[in-house]
Amino acid sequence: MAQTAISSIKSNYDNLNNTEKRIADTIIANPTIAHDFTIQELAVASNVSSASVSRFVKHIGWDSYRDFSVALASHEDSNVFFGEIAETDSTKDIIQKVFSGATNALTTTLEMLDTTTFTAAVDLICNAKTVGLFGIGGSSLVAFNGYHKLLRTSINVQQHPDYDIQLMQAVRMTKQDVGIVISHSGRNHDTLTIAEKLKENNVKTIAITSFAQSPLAKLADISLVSIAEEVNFRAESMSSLIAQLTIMDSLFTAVGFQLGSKTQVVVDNIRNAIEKTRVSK
Amino acid sequence: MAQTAISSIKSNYDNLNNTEKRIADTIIANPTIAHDFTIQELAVASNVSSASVSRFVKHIGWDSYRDFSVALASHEDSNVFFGEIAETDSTKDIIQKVFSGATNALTTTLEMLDTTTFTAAVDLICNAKTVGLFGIGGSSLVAFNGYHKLLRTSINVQQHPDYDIQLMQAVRMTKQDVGIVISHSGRNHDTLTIAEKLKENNVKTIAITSFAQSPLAKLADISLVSIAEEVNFRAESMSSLIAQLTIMDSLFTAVGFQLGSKTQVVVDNIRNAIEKTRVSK
DNA sequence: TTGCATTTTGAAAATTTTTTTCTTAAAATA
DNA sequence: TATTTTAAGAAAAAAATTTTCAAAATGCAA
Repeated sequence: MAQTAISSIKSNYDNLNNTEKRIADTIIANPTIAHDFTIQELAVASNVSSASVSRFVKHIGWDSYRDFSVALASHEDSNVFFGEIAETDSTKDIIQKVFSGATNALTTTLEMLDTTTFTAAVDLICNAKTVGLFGIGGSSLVAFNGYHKLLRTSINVQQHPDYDIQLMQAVRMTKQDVGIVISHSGRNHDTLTIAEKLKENNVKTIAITSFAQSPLAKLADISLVSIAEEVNFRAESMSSLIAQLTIMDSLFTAVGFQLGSKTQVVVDNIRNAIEKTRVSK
Repeated sequence: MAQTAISSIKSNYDNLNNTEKRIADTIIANPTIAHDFTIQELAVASNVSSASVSRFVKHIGWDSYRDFSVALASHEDSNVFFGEIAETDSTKDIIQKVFSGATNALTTTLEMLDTTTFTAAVDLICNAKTVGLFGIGGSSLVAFNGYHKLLRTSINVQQHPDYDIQLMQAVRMTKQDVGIVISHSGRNHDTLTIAEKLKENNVKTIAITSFAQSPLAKLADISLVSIAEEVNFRAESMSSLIAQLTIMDSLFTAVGFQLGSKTQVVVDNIRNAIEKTRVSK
């Protein structure tokens, strides 16, 4: 993915030596400084020479200090208003925080999404005889949304909100099929039961979950991870729901493009059908 | 940083002389250039000397060219990669575009959301005897999500995916109740029928729709508008769905805070119930 | 129109900032 | 212990930015 300044530091952090870590720490501790600071000021703040800073930015993948500091500036602004919602927050503050939480989830998820893994998932779906979508509770929204999207392709797709029916569908699937299993926590008992049934039948499984280390992620052939810092005052994370929906939509869009014109015909037919339900004025 | 780089140019534009206007035009025509360009490159691109550019940035209120170009970068859309998805796009490009589309929808919707209107909606919900959520097709997702959220408050809430049942619920509501009606287009025939029934019974209605001028928005007492530039290859806009979900979540969060501790007890109870469905390992 | 004053703007000089080279010291290896 | 390698700052070089200066253009009054 397009590296951001901060992520370029974090992903290289282990390869940095002490001097470079000092610079990295200074920047991470206060990301806004580096766009205000010249290379010399940053060097002084980090207790190193400006030569080391110059070498540092090149080491982590930028062309020049100027490039780096501009990159740092371009990503800084968006999450200023991010964090726990407090008792004292005004309505406006609450709206702001909910929206930045969602934006943040999207940004972080995108950064962490591995294209190779994603492409493998797309291929799996394109070559499936039938695709089954499984999700319970809040995750059923994501499953339902995926169902809605996949209906517009030429792919056969199954989804039902009811757990018992999902379980039966899972049991009936074969190794030519693909199951997409969604769970925020990745450790919901019922969802795991479905994933295990799929596994038993050698159905290829794609997990969409918020935790890369969850039982579901470990069970699945491919797992796509949504990442969101949770915000106060909610049992399930809305932000990760947003991230998961967007993963699902990317998946559908990529599948649609891979299948090409075959899909476009279906989309057009459906669009016409929907258009008829709308009033003109 | 009250002024953004672009607005500092626009607000000073009339006071600029020809040379400065040439520079201003170059930047406005392509705001991304100035963070890539050195002062000299910008000078060449604008057909002026670098001295003039240096004077220009000071004239419009910045300390140095460096300051200015960083300011330009920080305001610049992180959605450089936004727009129609093309046949030639790689999988990585598609992911990027879908995610930026969603981010963009959130940003724009937040910008346009009027706090006063929003607060009025929150008050309405807090004082309602019962809240009904209505949405069909893709919008039923938003309704269902809202239902999920409101269940965690002490408010009475009704929602059903089936249109006929929604209609019956609408008919039975009274003027002490509030109906939240969701429709992307704001002109779905069935959704409008529900909104009209609500109106007939003097039920207060809140519309969540993508179009401020749609019949639904005009019919409703309060309308909350989600805004998203549509991206190719989809019948319904996923981006506006994301925006609507986030509006709904903001609504729930604000309502939850307004109701205060009464809600927290319900949330805790539900959280415990959910926790029990999870496996420990 | 002419002459004088003011403004504008680029060239060049001065300054500041960044990058590279060079050198020394420390660490690793033989 | 000797040699090689690595690391990091000092200093030099290069690049970028700002200021100064002078020529040209413009405005204004007589």
